[in-house]
Amino acid sequence: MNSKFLTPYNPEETENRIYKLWEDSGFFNPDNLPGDRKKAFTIVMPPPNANGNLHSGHALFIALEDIITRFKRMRGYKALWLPGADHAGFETQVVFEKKLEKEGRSRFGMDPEVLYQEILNFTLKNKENMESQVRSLGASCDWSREKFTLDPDVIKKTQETFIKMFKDTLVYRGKRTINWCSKHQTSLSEVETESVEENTPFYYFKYGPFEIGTVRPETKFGDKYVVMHPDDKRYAKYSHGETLELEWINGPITATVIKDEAVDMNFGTGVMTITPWHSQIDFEIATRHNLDIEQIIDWRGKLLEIAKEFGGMKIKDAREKIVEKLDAKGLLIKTDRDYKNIVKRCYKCSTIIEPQVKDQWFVKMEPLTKLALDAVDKKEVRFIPDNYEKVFRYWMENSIDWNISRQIVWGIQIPAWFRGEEIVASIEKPDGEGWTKDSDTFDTWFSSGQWPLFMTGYPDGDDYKRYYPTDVMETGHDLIFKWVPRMIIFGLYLSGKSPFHTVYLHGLVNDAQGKKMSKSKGNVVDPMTLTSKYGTDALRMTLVVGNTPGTDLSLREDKIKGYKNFANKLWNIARFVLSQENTGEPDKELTHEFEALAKDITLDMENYRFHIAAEKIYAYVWHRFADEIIEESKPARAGGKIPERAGTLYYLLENSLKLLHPFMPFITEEIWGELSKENLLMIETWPFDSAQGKPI
RNA sequence: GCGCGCUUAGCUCAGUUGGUUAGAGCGACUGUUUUACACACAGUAGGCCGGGGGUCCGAAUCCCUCAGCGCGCACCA
Repeated sequence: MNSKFLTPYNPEETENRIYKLWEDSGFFNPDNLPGDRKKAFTIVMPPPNANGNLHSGHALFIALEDIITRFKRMRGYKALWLPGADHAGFETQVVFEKKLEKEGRSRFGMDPEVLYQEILNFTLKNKENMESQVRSLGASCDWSREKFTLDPDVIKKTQETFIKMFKDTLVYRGKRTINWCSKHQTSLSEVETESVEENTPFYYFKYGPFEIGTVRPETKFGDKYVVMHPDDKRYAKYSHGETLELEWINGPITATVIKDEAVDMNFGTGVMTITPWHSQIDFEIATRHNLDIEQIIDWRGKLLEIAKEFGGMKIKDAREKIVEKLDAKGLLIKTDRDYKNIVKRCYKCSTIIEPQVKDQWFVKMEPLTKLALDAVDKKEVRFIPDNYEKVFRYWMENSIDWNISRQIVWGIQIPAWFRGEEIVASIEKPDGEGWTKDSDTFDTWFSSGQWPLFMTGYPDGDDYKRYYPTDVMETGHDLIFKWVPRMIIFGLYLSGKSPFHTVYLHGLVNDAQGKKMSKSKGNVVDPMTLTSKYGTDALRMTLVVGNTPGTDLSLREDKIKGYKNFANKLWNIARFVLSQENTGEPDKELTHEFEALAKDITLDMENYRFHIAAEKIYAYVWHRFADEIIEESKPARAGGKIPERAGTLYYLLENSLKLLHPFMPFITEEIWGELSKENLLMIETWPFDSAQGKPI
């Protein structure tokens, strides 16, 4: 017996060595796996952002996806887990801008190409760091197939999809209301904003004969339309199109009465003025009635010339002063300070989103969401846990056209050209003179949405034929809107097939108190610290046992400690068994008992109940195998059965290692190596074959 | 406002399709230096399964309702 068994299990010493053994074996690549493997099983890894360290959420998904992959590999599938790295467009640009800020620099004014190159260098460096962390978590993914979301073929294919969609009239250029972040100087999609309820003063002003209410007096300079519901009896004497002279912020103006059903008669006074450039609903009303649309606030969030003396002021500073002026003019009627409204903010910097009207590219969602809903109806895609199907449907049924243009350099360029009113979608410059290239880049989710296709070499790669559609998409439930729907849509649109049949959604990893981890709260736990302290196997068990899909997890250090102890328990079981000579046939009763367990666990695994499977094998190994079977076998005990039991103990150890391997790959492989086996444990045969309904 | 989820032992959580005395880990308590392991072992205590109502032979599990907590979505100016 190896002398290393005389000391407690040492994960740090073991893990790198074992990982290298696996990687050098080539078996992460299913094409190298032994035996006649007919069926493929494929998982696409959600590519971690290459802009920093892995967090606990990454550790969780790597554990889960590795468990699935290792299980399927042992079950005889061509198991393929496709790793990637995400350039993470806007997110990385935000991280990089913070870095620039610290260095006293700013992206504004920088040459776009220089800026791009700098972010690229930054990202590639972080990519290596990220990859080494994924390895240290034991991921048995096929690195030979790794992709980066800015690989040349990914860029090209993304642009080709855009061109195809342009031809199919599924993308269009439109002047519409968009979410504008005045700090980051870019538009954002709905999922990149967050709405928070806030207490904002609600002002009532005298507007000619009317009383209007608003939370945004600073937008009111250009307001020359007063809108009410056509059925509102209070205002029946005013007719649509009628004009009125009235005194407003900067002097007398002419206002026009507009009747529109969008107005809620029961809210406020039932009358409002509109600012079409800076409000979605106002823009819609203005469009319906063909009204003037004028910009009041500039792209930096400051008031324009139209505000006269307030021009150049920031919204925050201007608001109160404008109210003061209106009050001085006797136009302020009252202020409701208890009013609560919803304020949209940039999800990265919390800057209040300023709705602006801008020419942008949009994806027409309705025909595409229909494809996705059909696929769900036909059960071509299912969700675990299944209540997410409802959430998914809700989003699909209510999604509005998707703004895919971003005014940042860090991303894939939109292949579009403009000349006057002409618009051409093309990677190359169109023939003729006077073309201007679109300077915008794609929303990251536009390319990430095609990730399962790109990872398998769509449209004509070998892997596309062999491994697409993939099987499971395992990701966080926070991506149910951002990512999952886009992948299903693009998969159906481009390949005619859903990119996967199962969506497994894991919960968030929170701190020990169940609070969300965040840098500002200072409660972030670095998974790398935990693995070096307790071992990767212990961390993986902690993240998996008792953690039901879709439910958030409180990461507690005492739990990890418990599984570190378990690793050591297993270590000592091995030590004990290895100290015996392997003689005698396995005991019939005990092997049957084990087979029943293996069957049970196999069913749990196949039905994605990893939280139960892990707990069962844990309980068996410790409390049945060690506490009872081994104890009873000891010669010192009355009726101790060594050495007749030795064969049984070897049988149970070997097969327990197999069942445990997906969960605790390092220590099981390490012990396996001491059993003088020909193969690596990672390619051993799983000890139960559910297809044949019997142990093998 | 709409939707989803949660509420089970001191703490963190399991409990697959309703079926015998409700489970785990940690913690607490009492013992044990028994040569695989003190990162251990043997054992003990602790729960009207959030409240109320219903269906059923039978409910932690299904239905209704109330309360508290968490999360998501939301163009009422």
